[in-house]
Amino acid sequence: MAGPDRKPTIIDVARLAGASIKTVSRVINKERYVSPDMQERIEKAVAELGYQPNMMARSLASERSNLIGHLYGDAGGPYTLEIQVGLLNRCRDHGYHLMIEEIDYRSPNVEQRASAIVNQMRLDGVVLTAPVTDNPVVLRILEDAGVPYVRVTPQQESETSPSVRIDERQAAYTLTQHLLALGHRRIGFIKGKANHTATILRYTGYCQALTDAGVAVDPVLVEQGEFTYASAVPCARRLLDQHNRPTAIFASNDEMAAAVVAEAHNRSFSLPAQLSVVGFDDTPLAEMMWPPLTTVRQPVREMAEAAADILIGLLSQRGKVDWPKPVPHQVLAHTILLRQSTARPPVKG
Amino acid sequence: MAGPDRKPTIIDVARLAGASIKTVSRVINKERYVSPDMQERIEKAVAELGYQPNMMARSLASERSNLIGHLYGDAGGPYTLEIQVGLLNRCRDHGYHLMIEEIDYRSPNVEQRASAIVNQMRLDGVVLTAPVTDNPVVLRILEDAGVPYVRVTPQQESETSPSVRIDERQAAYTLTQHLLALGHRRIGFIKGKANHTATILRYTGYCQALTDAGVAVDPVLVEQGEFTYASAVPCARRLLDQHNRPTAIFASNDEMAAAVVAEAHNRSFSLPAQLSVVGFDDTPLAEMMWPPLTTVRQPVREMAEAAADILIGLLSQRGKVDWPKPVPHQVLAHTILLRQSTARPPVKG
DNA sequence: AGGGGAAATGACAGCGGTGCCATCGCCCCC
DNA sequence: GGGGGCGATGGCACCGCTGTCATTTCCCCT
Repeated sequence: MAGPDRKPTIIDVARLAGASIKTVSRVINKERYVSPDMQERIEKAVAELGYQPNMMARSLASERSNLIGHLYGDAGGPYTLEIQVGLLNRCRDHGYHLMIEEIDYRSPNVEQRASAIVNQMRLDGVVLTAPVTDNPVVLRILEDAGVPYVRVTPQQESETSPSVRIDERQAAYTLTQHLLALGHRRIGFIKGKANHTATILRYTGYCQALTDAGVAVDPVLVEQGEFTYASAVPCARRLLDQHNRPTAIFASNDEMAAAVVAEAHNRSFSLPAQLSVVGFDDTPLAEMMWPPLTTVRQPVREMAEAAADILIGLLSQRGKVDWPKPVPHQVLAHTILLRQSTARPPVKG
Repeated sequence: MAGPDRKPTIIDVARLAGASIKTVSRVINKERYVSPDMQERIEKAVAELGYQPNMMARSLASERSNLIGHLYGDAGGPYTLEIQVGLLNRCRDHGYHLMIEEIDYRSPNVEQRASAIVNQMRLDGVVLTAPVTDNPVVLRILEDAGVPYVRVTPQQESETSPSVRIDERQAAYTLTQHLLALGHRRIGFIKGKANHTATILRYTGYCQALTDAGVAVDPVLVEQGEFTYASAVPCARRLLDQHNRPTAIFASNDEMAAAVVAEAHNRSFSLPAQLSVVGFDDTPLAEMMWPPLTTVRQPVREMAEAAADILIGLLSQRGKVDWPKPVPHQVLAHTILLRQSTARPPVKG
């Protein structure tokens, strides 16, 4: 068996099938106007040669890369992974590939880096998650490049790009209400990282629930964390050290809630009898810790899938409309998960 | 301001700098043989136009995609994410981009899918993690395509591809020794998912440590889990239900250890006094649970970085040698982390 | 019978770079 | 003084595919 050993190209297929390159191209791209007979011959040739179209060549000629980028800031935790799984699910089904890029949003050359990613790779579309979602530099670059993008959990909805989110404020509100309903009045709060959208929204929900219930927001009960376990340890300590300490603590995510729980265990509190704790996100951790954590589940994967769907939908009608107006903004449903980390407050002694 | 509004190409740069396309190409690629004067002119033109080379065109012409793929099987947990962070760190520094693809290794069309990923995208190199690491179909496809790949934690080292791992067997051995040294004799074990390499190695280490200490491996104390919390709950239950129950349990990963801990809490055991528990991997969970878990830390991120380094090193000398012989196999150091989930067994009553 | 249009196919020029080879000036050295 | 070698530059084919337009055939309608 002699013959060329290199990968077969569209030319080889055309030759074998006795068709023109262009017609083969049509079959590959499932375009119309190919007779059943011809189609079959070409498909047979493709199979026989094991032909696989070269994406690079395809992209170059068609100006479509079939690449979707996921830009994110902090690699942190299960969240990012869930997002990726969701995106991947959709990409797979629609012939797109996922390219992931971390952007150090604090670095002075975000601009250069973001631009390089978007422009060099010729990404067809981009999904943004926190905290890049709200980075004006990145957004501008995307706008300038004319690359469609979808933002997951944006600070505020924009008229130029779609978004997907849950109502975080409402979720925090409800969760706080739950604590209030149990009878808690002194409810501690640990905030998340300063520049994240979620931080603000969750805190707002907490405040509003208190206010609506006629309970004043006591600044002594509010601590500033950074969404990490370590950052929350001192917060928990300070809260529990108080003479008139809170009977419940709302941590802005599960990880920080775990720190509170650990600190409570350290002091041999029995949970939830002596202290109620709630988190946010329903990370795997939440049900693996003891006691299982009351928290709110964000359908992260579904959000990513929704984002991908929007993006892919957009891309498929490229050239017709730039954006459907108004651009879609999806709000997905969250779920409050009542587990065993919350209970009525201890009776005053 | 008239002028073309589309993205500048190498031609525009050449024109502006008064050089040939080829010379611009040389500057972009940092090749030798360009005079300082010329170099400066071209760099200025590049800056002025905001020129960004088109990766697609570049790849097509040079047969190098600058793309590294990460193929994995189960999206599970922090492990995958850490791997990605490690890979990303290196890719960023060396001008590569990371493309992630999940492969459903159980599906009948793994072959087709893997082949599509590798061949269509023209990946320059690939990093494999469990359980794809040992999938013969995928390995063959990579070999056939002549794409260099590095395997993270392979079942066994191969002569055709480099690998990176820790000595899992040894780690499990040492961890078991730790329990033995504390005085435990009845040590339960929960195995991981059947087709993962780690499952076998960890179990082997456990068995060997017992045997070396003159303790027989009791099949009644060995349960089959799947690396998930849920899968380990019934295992934990069965182990703790036994009349002569184990005084310590070795779970093949932290998540399953968390299940054991939860089940113990459920029965109001005090830990570690009544039951010692150890895990494996040192996921974030390990130090967030209560009591903090004794486990072994795999330097996952570093492993990924090492894998990327090997791969990139290889790629940079493409065309010279196919593989350095013998191919590198790195074994990174693990760390046994003694935390508060282990203690001497309770004194017999 | 002739005109019009849809279906089916092909020819060919790029897309934006890189690889290979040719060219040119210049210095070194016998 | 002429051959040899190296630094510096440019010309051009080509990577593998798609977009555009032309062409051919065939069928329907007036």
